[in-house]
Amino acid sequence: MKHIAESTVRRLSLYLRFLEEFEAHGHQTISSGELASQGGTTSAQVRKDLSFFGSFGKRGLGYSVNDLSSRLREILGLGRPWKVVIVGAGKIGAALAQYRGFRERGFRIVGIYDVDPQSIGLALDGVTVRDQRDMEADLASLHAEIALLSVPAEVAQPLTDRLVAAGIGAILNFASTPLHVPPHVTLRSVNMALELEILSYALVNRDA
Amino acid sequence: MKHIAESTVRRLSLYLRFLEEFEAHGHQTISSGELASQGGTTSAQVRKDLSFFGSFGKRGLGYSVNDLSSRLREILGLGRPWKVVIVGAGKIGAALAQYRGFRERGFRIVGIYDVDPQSIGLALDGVTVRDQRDMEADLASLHAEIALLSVPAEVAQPLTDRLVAAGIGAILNFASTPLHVPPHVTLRSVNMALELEILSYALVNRDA
DNA sequence: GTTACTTTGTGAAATCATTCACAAGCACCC
DNA sequence: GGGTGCTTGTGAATGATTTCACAAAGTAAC
Ligand SMILES: NC(=O)c1ccc[n+]([C@@H]2O[C@H](COP(=O)([O-])OP(=O)(O)OC[C@H]3O[C@@H](n4cnc5c(N)ncnc54)[C@H](O)[C@@H]3O)[C@@H](O)[C@H]2O)c1
Ligand SMILES: NC(=O)c1ccc[n+]([C@@H]2O[C@H](COP(=O)([O-])OP(=O)(O)OC[C@H]3O[C@@H](n4cnc5c(N)ncnc54)[C@H](O)[C@@H]3O)[C@@H](O)[C@H]2O)c1
Repeated sequence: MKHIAESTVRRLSLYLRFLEEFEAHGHQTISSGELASQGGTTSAQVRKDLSFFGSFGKRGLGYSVNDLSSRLREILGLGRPWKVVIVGAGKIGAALAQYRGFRERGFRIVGIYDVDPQSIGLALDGVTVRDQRDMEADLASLHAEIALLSVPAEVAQPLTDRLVAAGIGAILNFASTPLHVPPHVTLRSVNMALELEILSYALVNRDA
Repeated sequence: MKHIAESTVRRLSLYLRFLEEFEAHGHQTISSGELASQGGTTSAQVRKDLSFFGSFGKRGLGYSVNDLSSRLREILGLGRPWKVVIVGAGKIGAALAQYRGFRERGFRIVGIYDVDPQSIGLALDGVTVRDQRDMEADLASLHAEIALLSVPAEVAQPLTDRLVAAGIGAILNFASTPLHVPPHVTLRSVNMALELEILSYALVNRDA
């Protein structure tokens, strides 16, 4: 299939969230315009985004909420549960481990690792923090696909290399340092300090 | 000035980080190519990004690390300290409150608010969690410019409205719900579940 | 001062993403 | 069953961003 822009995938993910809300409210169908207004985009954008994957609507009527949400789940790979490990059980790692939003979406935390003896042994939402030395062996048996990396910046790249060597498929990095991974591994970063700097820029250039 | 793309601002922020590392290593000058390789972009991109704001380099030599980093700080509005409040002292809010990376960049946490009596009174990194009912009065006296919103999704919009009414300039939203603000307020969202879904998509479509 | 070499700054070209605009399809009603 | 109204799906147009490519400007060496 043709390459899909990241912005499109991000919006699909948003559409799915709105569809689930609509589903909860008992609505059967939804138009591209309704979907658009929720997500702050346009109806043409919604239709274009969906058109990359097929034709899911009925002209004159809109989309079946149920059908479209299950198609989107399929497209996004949310049909199956994903196994996730957290590396670094510090403040942000602990918050992530206890975040219910991940589990609800089918992301199951199957392992948490740290070096600090103070953290090792702690149970976070039913998962016990283990020594980072056990990480490779666990990954070999668990076959986790995704890692959340929440360790200090200095050790982020070495740990990334270990995760890659252990066969991880994707990494979500929270450390404020850019990481390098081979092309078969998907990497994304959440950089909160950078988000604040973008806000700072906007505040300073408000009327420019 | 012409409108600057968000992607450009994001990269400027990254360049600044690399420049600071270079500075720490005692380097005097840096070329667009070196800056690019750190940030995973191209030298032409670096030069184009900078060219929107002026000519900061010397042909044949590159950029003065010191000059460029102070120019970038100025452009990004990092010359002054920013006053930040955190709304919601739960797991993620507490992690944010204790994160050193913000303070290092000039973002000073001047207030933390919650409803839960269990949280109110707690000191997080020297700042005491206060009752959310005090928020408006505090904002009027503190003049904080930025709010970090880390409350449950259900109350995110009402709290946003209160922050906007109290004169906040920018909001960084961590709740997984889209928020609406008037045009003079800058809003950005960090949506971690959505980031994971993008990874999920990538894993499923690896060889597509 | 001249030559050889490096790197910037920037129009022009290419690529990528969004918006427009409308024919085609379907529901509903009489 | 034909007409009316609504909404999709999609090429074409527009707009935005990135990449190219090169003249201009600087350094350094002799
Ligand atoms: N706290 C925040 O709000 C926040 C915000 C943005 C970014 N971050 C980034 O997230 C990362 C973690 O931040 P934090 O605030 O949770 O810090 P933290 O110090 O609370 O947690 C880091 C954890 O990593 C563990 N660790 C260190 N080396 C390790 C190793 N080799 N293997 C396994 N675990 C190891 C530490 O023992 C510690 O528990 C940092 O890179 C930080 O820049 C944090
Ligand atoms: N924990 C995570 O890793 C994580 C990840 C992504 C997104 N989020 C989002 O961040 C938000 C907070 O998550 P959390 O895990 O910290 O939850 P949490 O329940 O630990 O924290 C929420 C806090 O908000 C407070 N609160 C509720 N109503 C309030 C009000 N009206 N005024 C002030 N404070 C109020 C609660 O008392 C609580 O302390 C949620 O929207 C969640 O979806 C969390």
